[in-house]
Amino acid sequence: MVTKRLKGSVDDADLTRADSLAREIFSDVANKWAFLIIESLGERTLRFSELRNEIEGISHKMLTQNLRMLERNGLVERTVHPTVPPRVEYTLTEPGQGLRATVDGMCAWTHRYLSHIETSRARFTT
Amino acid sequence: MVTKRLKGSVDDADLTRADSLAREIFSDVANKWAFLIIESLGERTLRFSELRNEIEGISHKMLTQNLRMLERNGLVERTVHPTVPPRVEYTLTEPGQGLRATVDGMCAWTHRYLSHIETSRARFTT
DNA sequence: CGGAATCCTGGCCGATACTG
DNA sequence: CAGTATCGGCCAGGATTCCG
Repeated sequence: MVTKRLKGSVDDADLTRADSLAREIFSDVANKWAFLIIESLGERTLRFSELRNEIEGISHKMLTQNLRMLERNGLVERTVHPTVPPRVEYTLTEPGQGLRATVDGMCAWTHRYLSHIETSRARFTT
Repeated sequence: MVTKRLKGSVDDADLTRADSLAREIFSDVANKWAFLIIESLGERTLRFSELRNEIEGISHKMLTQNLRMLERNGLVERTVHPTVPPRVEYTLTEPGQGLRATVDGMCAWTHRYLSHIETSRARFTT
C-alpha cells in the first residue's frame, strides 16, 4: 500500500494523518482527466479553451472541476488576465512537473504495451 | 494528449483505432483502485483475501471488478489452485511490472510533495 | 471567455445473499 | 475462500443557462 512508503518519514503520532492525506491525494490525482490535463500542459502554458480543445471528449464541467482540484493541490497555477474578454492561463507548478514525469512514464508504457494489451483482450473471454 | 506520443508508431490508417484503444487503456488503468492493487502486488504473489486485507477500504466487489479488468488487459495473472477451499493467486505480468514502475513513481512523488500539497490546500479557499 | 449553478440521468459502488 | 447476481442509494458527470 501507499502508506508503507511513508513510514519513517514522519512522527509516529502523525502516521494516521499522513496516511489518510496520502490516500486522499491518490484518490484526487489518480484519475483519467487529471492525467490528461497534466500531460496536455507539459511545459506549456495553456488557456482554458485551449485545454478544452486539446483534450478530446472532456466536458466544460469536468475540465473546470479537475483544474480546481489540481490548483487546490498546488499542481497547477492559475493566472487571470483582467482583460475583456477574460483570459485565464494554466501552467504546471514544480510539483506538477514532478508528477508529469510519472504521467509521461505511463504514456510511454501505454505506447509500449499497446499490442500486448490488445491481444490479451482478444484472448479474454468471459 | 496521449495520442501525440503514438504518432509514427503505427500506420496512419490505424491512428484512430490505436488512438481510441490508448484512451480506453488510460481510462481503465488510471484509477485509484487499479493503482493500489498494482502497488500492493509489487513483486509478490497474493491471494484474493490477502489483497483485500492489504488494501484498506476496498470492497469485495471493487476488488473483483478491478482484478478482472487488470487480467483482461494482461497486467495480472490469475492462477486457480483446484483445492478445497479454493485458492486463487494474483501476480503481476511483465506489462504489469512495467506499469508498477510508474505507480511506484507516483508513490514516491506523493511522499515527496506531501507537505507542499498540504500547505497548498490550506491556502486554498473557495 | 471562463466559470458557476441547476437539473437530471446513467452507472458506480456497497450490502446482501447464494453457488462451488 | 472466491466469485456471481441482484437491488438500491448516491454521486459522477453531461447539458443547459446565466453571470462578470
